[in-house]
Amino acid sequence: MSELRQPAPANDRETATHRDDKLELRLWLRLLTCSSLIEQNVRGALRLQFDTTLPRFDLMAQLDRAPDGLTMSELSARMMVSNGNITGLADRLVEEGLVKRTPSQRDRRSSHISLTPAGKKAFDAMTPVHEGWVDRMMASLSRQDMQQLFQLLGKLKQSVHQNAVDADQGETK
Amino acid sequence: MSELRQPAPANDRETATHRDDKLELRLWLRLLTCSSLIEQNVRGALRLQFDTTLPRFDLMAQLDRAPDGLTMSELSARMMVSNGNITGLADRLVEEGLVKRTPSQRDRRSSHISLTPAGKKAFDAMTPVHEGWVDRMMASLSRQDMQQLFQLLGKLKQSVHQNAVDADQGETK
DNA sequence: CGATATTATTTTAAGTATAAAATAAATTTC
DNA sequence: GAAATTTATTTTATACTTAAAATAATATCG
Repeated sequence: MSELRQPAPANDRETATHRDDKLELRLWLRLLTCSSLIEQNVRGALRLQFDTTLPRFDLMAQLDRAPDGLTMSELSARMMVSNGNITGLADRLVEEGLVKRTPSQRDRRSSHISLTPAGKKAFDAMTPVHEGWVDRMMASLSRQDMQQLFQLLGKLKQSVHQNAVDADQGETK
Repeated sequence: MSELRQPAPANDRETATHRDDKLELRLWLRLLTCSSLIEQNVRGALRLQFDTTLPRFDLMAQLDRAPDGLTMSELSARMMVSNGNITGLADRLVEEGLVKRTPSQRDRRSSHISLTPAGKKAFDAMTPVHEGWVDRMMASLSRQDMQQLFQLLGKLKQSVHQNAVDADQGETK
């Protein structure tokens, strides 16, 4: 049917945006599109090649970077998901033997979560492949593009932090 | 306790990245951070001010931009979520009277989804406020930053489309 | 025409996610 | 040092999400 396959014409969120739409809105939609695109690719690849999921991988990645383990709250903050979410995720990973809980000595409310040897091994097998996927998806960008994009996203991140409309906003008293 | 509140030191995905980590990976993590940040702000604000959710709002926004309505498949493509997802979302919105299904004349498998008058009215009330949130979150970016960011994200989007490792990849035969 | 393939959507099962309430252990305050 | 507050986590209820299977209608092809 298709000898030379053209990249399918994108038919995403931006499809129906107009030139006169506000730049901020178009920027947000495009950002979301990029994020979703990458996320779905990684998700699918993780499932196919390693029979795991993005949240599981993400949690393990956080632990891999924290040699001493992390508490539930720290995981929640870094992964930017609710605390209740971490409970369930960690439960499943503990069940699979990839992660373990160590009750904290100083604070009986909390525990440190860390990778088991099996978890570390599993993660080490995945991470270079994962990096390859990401590299590949960005392969059409020049080094300079990436650096510039990284820097601009840094500005955006700061801007959102500063101007966010979250619960903490408002009266400083 | 806090007289002058400093923006909380971010403690997100990037917290534990190292200078020697690959640029591609750091870029992806920062992109995800920005996307999550904005998403959570919008989500929270939608709940507080309009007692609705981001997926509901997103679906209605797609319909608002498509005067003739959209099929389930089109919605699925534009929102970049699974088709099964749309079924449930649309069901709930129909239940709330914000959206209606019109069976297609030409194809008895499909139907066109569109906003009801009540849905249109509800959306029109939300959209300027929503735009305000987005504007505000990006307020620290200059016009030029935004344009540059928009353009670079365009390149990224194309790169992901071209180099993605999705099911469609591989043998053309 | 009739078998086969494709397309649109729904259903299913499991996992992921949230907000809010509950629990329990620290910390602060008086 | 006991009461009030804060903090860490879990539980609950509900919503969202996916992949895969099922259903049903259309399109294709011999």
